[in-house]
Amino acid sequence: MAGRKANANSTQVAKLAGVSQSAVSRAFTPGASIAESTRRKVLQAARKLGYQPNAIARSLSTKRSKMIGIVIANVTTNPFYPEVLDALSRQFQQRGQRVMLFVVTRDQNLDDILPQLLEYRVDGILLTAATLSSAMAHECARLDVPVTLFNRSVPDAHASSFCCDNIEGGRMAARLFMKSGHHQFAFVAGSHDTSTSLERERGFREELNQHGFETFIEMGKFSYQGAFEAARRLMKLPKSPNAVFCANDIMAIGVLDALRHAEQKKVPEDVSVIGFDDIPMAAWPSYNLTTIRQPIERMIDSAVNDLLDRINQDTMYPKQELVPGDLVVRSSAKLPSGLSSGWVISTSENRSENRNV
Amino acid sequence: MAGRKANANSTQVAKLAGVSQSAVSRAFTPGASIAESTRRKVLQAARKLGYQPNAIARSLSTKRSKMIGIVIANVTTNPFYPEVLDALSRQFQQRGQRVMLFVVTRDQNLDDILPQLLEYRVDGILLTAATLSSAMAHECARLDVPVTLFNRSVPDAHASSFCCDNIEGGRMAARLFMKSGHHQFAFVAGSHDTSTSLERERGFREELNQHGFETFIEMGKFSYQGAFEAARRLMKLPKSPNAVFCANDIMAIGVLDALRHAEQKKVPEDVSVIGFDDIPMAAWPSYNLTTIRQPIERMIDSAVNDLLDRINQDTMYPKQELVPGDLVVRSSAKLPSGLSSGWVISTSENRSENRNV
DNA sequence: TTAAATAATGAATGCGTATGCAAACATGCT
DNA sequence: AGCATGTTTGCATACGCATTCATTATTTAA
Repeated sequence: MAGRKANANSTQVAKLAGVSQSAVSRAFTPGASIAESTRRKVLQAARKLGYQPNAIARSLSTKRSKMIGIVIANVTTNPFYPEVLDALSRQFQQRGQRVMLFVVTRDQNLDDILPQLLEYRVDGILLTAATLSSAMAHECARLDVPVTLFNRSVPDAHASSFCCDNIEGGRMAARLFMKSGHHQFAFVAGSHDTSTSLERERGFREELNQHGFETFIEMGKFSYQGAFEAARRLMKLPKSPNAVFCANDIMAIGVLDALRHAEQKKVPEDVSVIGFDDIPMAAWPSYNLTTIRQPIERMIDSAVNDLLDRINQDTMYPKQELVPGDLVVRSSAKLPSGLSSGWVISTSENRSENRNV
Repeated sequence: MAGRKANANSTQVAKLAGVSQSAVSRAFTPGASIAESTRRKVLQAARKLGYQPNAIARSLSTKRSKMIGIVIANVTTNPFYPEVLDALSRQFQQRGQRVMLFVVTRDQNLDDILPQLLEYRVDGILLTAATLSSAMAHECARLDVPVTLFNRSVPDAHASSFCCDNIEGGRMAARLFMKSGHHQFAFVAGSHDTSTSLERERGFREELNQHGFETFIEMGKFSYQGAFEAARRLMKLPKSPNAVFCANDIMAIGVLDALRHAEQKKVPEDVSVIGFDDIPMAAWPSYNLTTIRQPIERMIDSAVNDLLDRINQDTMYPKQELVPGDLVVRSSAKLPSGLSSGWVISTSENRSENRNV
């Protein structure tokens, strides 16, 4: 408290401009009832004093902080999430909301984090790569703070959720593998308690099952290194798989590196690999990863719109949205006849095109 | 404003607990003068009402928001920055500060962003991969808001700055190249107006100059793709370089990919490549990048400490710190005799060790 | 047992803004 | 000129908490 210089406040500006404090407030409130001449006087006085409205005081008065709490995990381990954070943050910024950020680890308990957000009376909360306990969901509902999950399915009807269609994504991977004649399948999982990994596994496994195939599972811990080691374990199996689907791209890349550099396998000649996400690296010539693309921009637009709409009470009820992913064909998986690298196959509308990625 | 449920406030808790509002405040203020018995009564009433102190109101009253503004760029284009953001955010979180985040593009003008931070009366500002205009530096100084730059040299004595010793890093790269007998040198720059790129270039070029060598410069735009194309241009030169130093790792990787996949060059047999940062990918077997490591943890610790100390008025003056980097020897650059992959060479103390990275 | 020192309490006020309300003012119309 | 309508304005208050100050309860020392 000591020594901190006070910024000018609206009362001082008012005095200098020869108007009331209310007038100053109105001069800075778009759409407020104030004469243009008065507004100019105020703005001039404000400029002279270097005055800037105090958003903290405004928040207290309006009961709107204009802040969104974003909780995100895996920022350093999966390039997909920096991308998500970047897009989210820009969107909110552009729409007049500030972002209060919490970076957590995947396993960290949000029950300690969310209260810190609620303490600041954020207008809404967006969770990415993090799950919401039922208790916290209720707490947010009680305080009337809308919550939106990105890339996690919803544990509670109080929150919205925006996900890629992971199950269908898993099925697409399975179908591509089968079409190109593979017989030994494996899935490299991220973790055993994350909806993304579980759903991708389920779609993959179910589709294969329907055609009488089994699936090996190995744990890749959602990281390059974890997947690298998982791949080595897979290759030690008596009937080692030649078609490996990974719960995300960064693990697919770990698998690729392990196959090539530690196991002397050729990709896709000896082993085919498919990932999930379509991070920028997937298109690099060193990897050329065949993968399921998450339409990140569209998903983020929907998520941001949903959250802001609920904040403004334009929408009252949470929403669950499943966005279809696209199969991006590159060259880490053997190609079935009739398909070549560069194709993007979009199940939803059942159309495919050569976008030459 | 309509419909938003009010959370309980301290007055309501006070009434339920049969004490004054002051007592409630004190019950939640560590070190305040309050009897243990009273505190318990208050906490119990608070629990019953689901009361949580309002940080916005507290901020208004104490004139401390307990928020740090972080401005960061390049989050999606350079894996180094997600790492920085992760570390920064954790550190501040752990030390009781919330983070208000702004993601910008490298060229974006901060003069529009900083006022938004100041509006919320953040206690301090940390800028990464972004530069501060002199006007803004003065504005922050006027408002007594300390500013710390991370990875940018200081444009103004009002701000602190924490950087890796880029010049010495450039020199180390040059020396390694020369020791292993290279004669044709190139530098892939990030941009022409960023201190990191300019300083790394300067160290590299000066060291080579002292030994009578020239340096080609190509622009890599601080991105994989930009560097990929820069490498192709370099290889078209009449005397194409065989030793390429890049202003950061992600560009070095772009160069590597271009050399191998577009130019049919072998690394390091035909061309040696050195990067800067030591991002996790640099250690991947596909790249095995020789690079200058930025001691990110140490730098961040210093930066965070500096900022918090200045906020608490423990330190009055900004500080400029230059942290030495380490040369991490892997296999993207030809090895001089006596050195093998896995060595880490730390100039500062002039010691080297085999940390087997 | 008292005086002196210390701890705990509540009343009152301030932090900087937004806004409901009533008064003042301007404008158009008859 | 007189009235109705619409626009501006300032006053007063609320937002939720921290903190000063004076007062009262409690402990300690003598």
